[in-house]
Amino acid sequence: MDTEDPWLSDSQQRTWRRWLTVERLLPAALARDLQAGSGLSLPDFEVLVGLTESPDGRLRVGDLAQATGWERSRVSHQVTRMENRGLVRRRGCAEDRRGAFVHVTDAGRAAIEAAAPAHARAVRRLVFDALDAERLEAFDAALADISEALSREKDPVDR
Amino acid sequence: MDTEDPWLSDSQQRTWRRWLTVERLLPAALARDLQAGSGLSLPDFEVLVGLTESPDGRLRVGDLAQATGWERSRVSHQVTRMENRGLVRRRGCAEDRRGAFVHVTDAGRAAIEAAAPAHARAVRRLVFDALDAERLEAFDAALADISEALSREKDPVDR
DNA sequence: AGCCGATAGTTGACACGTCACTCAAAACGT
DNA sequence: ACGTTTTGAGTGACGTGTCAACTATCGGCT
Repeated sequence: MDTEDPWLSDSQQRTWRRWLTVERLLPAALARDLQAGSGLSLPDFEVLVGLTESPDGRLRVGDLAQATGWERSRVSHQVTRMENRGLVRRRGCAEDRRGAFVHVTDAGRAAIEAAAPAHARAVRRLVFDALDAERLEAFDAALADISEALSREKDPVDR
Repeated sequence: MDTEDPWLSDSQQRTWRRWLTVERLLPAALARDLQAGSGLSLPDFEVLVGLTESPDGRLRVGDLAQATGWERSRVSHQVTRMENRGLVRRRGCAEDRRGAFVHVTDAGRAAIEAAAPAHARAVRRLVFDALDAERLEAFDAALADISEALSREKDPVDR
């Protein structure tokens, strides 16, 4: 539409800086909390959520990538690190011999069960308790709008 | 307050997942865009913004940390990498011989001037164009609320 | 002057993430 | 059945970020 006006308006700039601040501090605060309480990192936590939500406590690498929204390569690296700490274990797949299952171990299950309540409390404290009902609804809607815009990015929707 | 109810409600969970998605995809999309258009990374861009907004085109490492909200150590690493690519240059400080100035080079200035318009357009496209006026205002207010909650985190405000 | 704690900055180790590449197995077309 | 293409996953290199340890200087105190 407009290729002119190269930068943002003052008010847009304020909002954008706020976004940058929150995007920097919120994950950092949650990570500190989680790490201090349970020794898990946020990526550790996400992987364990994915695995424990699966009925068998195991997922193919690709499905774990799906569940987390990560690239398979990232999953592979993360699983390697977690395997070294005994949180998960790799097992080959019989039906598709290229494939691999990632299993949550007892230690992994114990770790996430110990970590989850405090993590949820932290999320509530920093986000949900900070917003009143109306603002929360608008915040959610805004995130949905931005998601929408993002998904139009690589799609050939209508053009 | 409440140590019960360990996890989030369904609607909170939906919102939280939306947040995680946006937090993952939005910076990634902007980074791709910026990288493709100018060869700069988002951290490169932030550093160059800080330096070029300063009258002399230079800042002490600590002030640059202030401007970006980063740790000094992170600034140091980032500056080292950028120095290797000729975007900035380190210079000792006469008054405080412990100190160091980071100067933007001509190449750095050229790079950010080339990159800024497209980057701003990307931010507008993905964020500001995606939100109508009302929602934008609420979004901004929500970010302010969360910021507030975050800043209470390490403060001994009233307790 | 001489000591001492605070401050500015760097460094190294390690976790995290992406990209391009590789390899093996599966799926497919003929 | 055969060769080709596609897919599942792992790897190495490198940029990014944090934390703890280190060096050098500053500033204040006696």
